[in-house]
Amino acid sequence: MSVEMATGTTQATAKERLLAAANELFYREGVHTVGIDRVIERAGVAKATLYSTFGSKDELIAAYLETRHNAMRERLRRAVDRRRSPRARLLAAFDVQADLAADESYRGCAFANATAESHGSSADAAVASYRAWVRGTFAELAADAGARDPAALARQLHLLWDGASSSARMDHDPASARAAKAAASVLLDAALPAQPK
Amino acid sequence: MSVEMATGTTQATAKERLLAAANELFYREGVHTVGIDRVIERAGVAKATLYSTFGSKDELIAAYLETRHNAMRERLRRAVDRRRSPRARLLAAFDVQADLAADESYRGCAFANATAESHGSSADAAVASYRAWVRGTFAELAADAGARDPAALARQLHLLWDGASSSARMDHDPASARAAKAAASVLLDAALPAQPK
DNA sequence: TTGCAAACAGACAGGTCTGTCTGCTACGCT
DNA sequence: AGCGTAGCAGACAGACCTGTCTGTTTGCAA
Repeated sequence: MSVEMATGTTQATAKERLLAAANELFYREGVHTVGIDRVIERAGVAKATLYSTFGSKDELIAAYLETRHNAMRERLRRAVDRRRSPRARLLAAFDVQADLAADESYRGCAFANATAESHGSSADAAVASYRAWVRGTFAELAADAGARDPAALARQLHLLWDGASSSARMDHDPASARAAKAAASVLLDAALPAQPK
Repeated sequence: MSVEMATGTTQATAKERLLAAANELFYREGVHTVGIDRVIERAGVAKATLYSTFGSKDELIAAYLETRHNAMRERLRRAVDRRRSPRARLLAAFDVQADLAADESYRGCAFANATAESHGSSADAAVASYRAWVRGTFAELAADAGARDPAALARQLHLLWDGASSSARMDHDPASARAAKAAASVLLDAALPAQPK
């Protein structure tokens, strides 16, 4: 059974349709605000099917976050691969964010929103895993770029990453991501050994 | 009728007790998760009193956010006043955040959490007002410090401010605020005219 | 003392939420 | 052909939520 998202075919399984519906509704309106009935109606799936597939709403939320994690990993990986210089690869994440924030349907970080809504659910593991991946990715790229303290630089870039999504959501201003890239660039100037830009 | 928070006296009015209860419960568990019944039970107030005082839960939430706005304004004002150099005054906000995040009851930015939970409520005005105040305060302090582009610097510091609260909440790590201050310091080095530290 | 306003206690209505359960349908495999 | 599994449709239970309404109590002031 494939867990991949529906790729436009009408032959998507119930699980795929549920995840697609959850992705749209949960992200747009919040995991707490959207009820099960809305999800199954949009997915065209019976309620019993949802519960036999996922067990509970909580686990559907966790699965929704996992699909977003995978999508973001894929997206960032492609953006990084497209760039050659270590410095540009470090900044690629902010270009991705700028792309996402440019869309008017952007609602910030799905993980930040989910944890703000639900307290101590099974989504916590998905959130921790996602954040560890973001941090680790920044740290790897920082090490590749020859940063003196890759962990410290990764932490600072992660702060800007979080701030950009939060700020873009609350201010409805896609320019936040560009400002974050500019700030990140300044941090790189200070943290990387001198080299031609 | 005073809108100030209860100052330890047992003679607090119903409105004050409601705001104190809302402040504790809404911040700790979320404005959507906590029901009216919990608030009035904790405040020791009748339900009818809440509705005659605030009109609706939505307006109680807005009032709760306003009290937090006032508390933060007071707190930041004191921290800024305690410092002399323009540079230290610009960084004072991050010291305040570090103080707050050190407490284990810290749950991040109340405004970010509230907007993640409730969609298009009357809280939006309170959030917009708060964010404009934060941005404006950074911009003033940046101008006082002689920044070449105070608005741009304020935007970058605001990003770090948002990132620190979001990150500290999700990672349960108070060190985020210290890292934010370190990053802010680097940004100041680049944005302020050279001067002795 | 009488009157009034504020606040308390709690029942109630109407709606929504998650999760379970009972039938029914339809397709694939043997 | 027949069987089994996956899935659809929808009723239902039990809990919780907001907001209203009816009384009762308390304290102050004239």
